[in-house]
Amino acid sequence: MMVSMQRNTRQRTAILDALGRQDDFRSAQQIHEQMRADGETVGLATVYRNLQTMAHGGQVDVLVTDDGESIYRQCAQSGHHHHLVCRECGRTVEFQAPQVEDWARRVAREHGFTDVDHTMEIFGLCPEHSGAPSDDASSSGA
Amino acid sequence: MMVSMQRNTRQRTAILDALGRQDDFRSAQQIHEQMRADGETVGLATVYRNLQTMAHGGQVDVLVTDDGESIYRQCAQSGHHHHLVCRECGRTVEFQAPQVEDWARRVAREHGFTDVDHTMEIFGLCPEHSGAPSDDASSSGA
DNA sequence: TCAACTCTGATAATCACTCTCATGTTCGCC
DNA sequence: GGCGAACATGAGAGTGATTATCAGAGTTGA
Repeated sequence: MMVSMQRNTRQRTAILDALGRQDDFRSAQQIHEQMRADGETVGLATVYRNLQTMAHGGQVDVLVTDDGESIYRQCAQSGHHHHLVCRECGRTVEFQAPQVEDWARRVAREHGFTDVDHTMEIFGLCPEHSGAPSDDASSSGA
Repeated sequence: MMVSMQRNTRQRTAILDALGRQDDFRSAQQIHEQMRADGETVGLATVYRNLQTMAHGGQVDVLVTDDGESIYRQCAQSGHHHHLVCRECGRTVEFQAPQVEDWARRVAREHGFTDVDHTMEIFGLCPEHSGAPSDDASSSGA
């Protein structure tokens, strides 16, 4: 199968640059907005397209929020890892969890599941925002 | 705060009933479609509204798919638990993971995060669908 | 039965995201 | 440096899931 070559464009570079300057997960629209504010002229469709491509290629991480919005972040770790995200400010800590990987694999095997993949993210309040009463205190699991 | 009372309606009952008869995660639209097929006359908005209310009340579990769609399921376990879901047929196994809970709590504490919550779901191919080469069918059809 | 008060549902609206396709860029090649 | 084919861009239309509207129907306690 012939994989079409990926070209370097001003826009792609600008998006990577914008991602590099932020430390939290952002939606495509937020990233687009920020770029416009920074003087870049990039189309929204282009931002979506590139983020998607980068996510597919593993250059950026994607998370899907509770309301179905995709948020992106350029992570320091290139391999498989998880996130600890602040609900208030989006501040993110990356971490690895070999025990969890093992656990997931074992549970899957016990039930005869194969080709296993999993998601695990932790949400909470970072030190900066702990103690700040977040009016919405309903934390339903799952 | 005064919480308005929840009334029993034919529709609410029918939705719970429909949920009770299925074993996999389904989208609101799929559930609505199934109910119509079963002869129920229920509005789509009503299905959405009730599923949301039930999810908030913990009577049903919600998952958000990669493409941002919310899928619902009435789980056997009422407390906090996780899911092992087949990518092909949606077949779901519930399980508990105390070790993972502990791990999540510890990681959060190490970084000074409080009010911690987390998500963890495992996706794979159930015994029935293992081995079946799912080239293009990577989407959770159903 | 009656009068709240809630729930329903057809439809319009919203919102994130994708598609279209004419035009702009990139890059290997001379 | 210039060419050209193939890929990328972007403005706007389209899509699909979900939510808001709001008048009328259903439910409930008294």
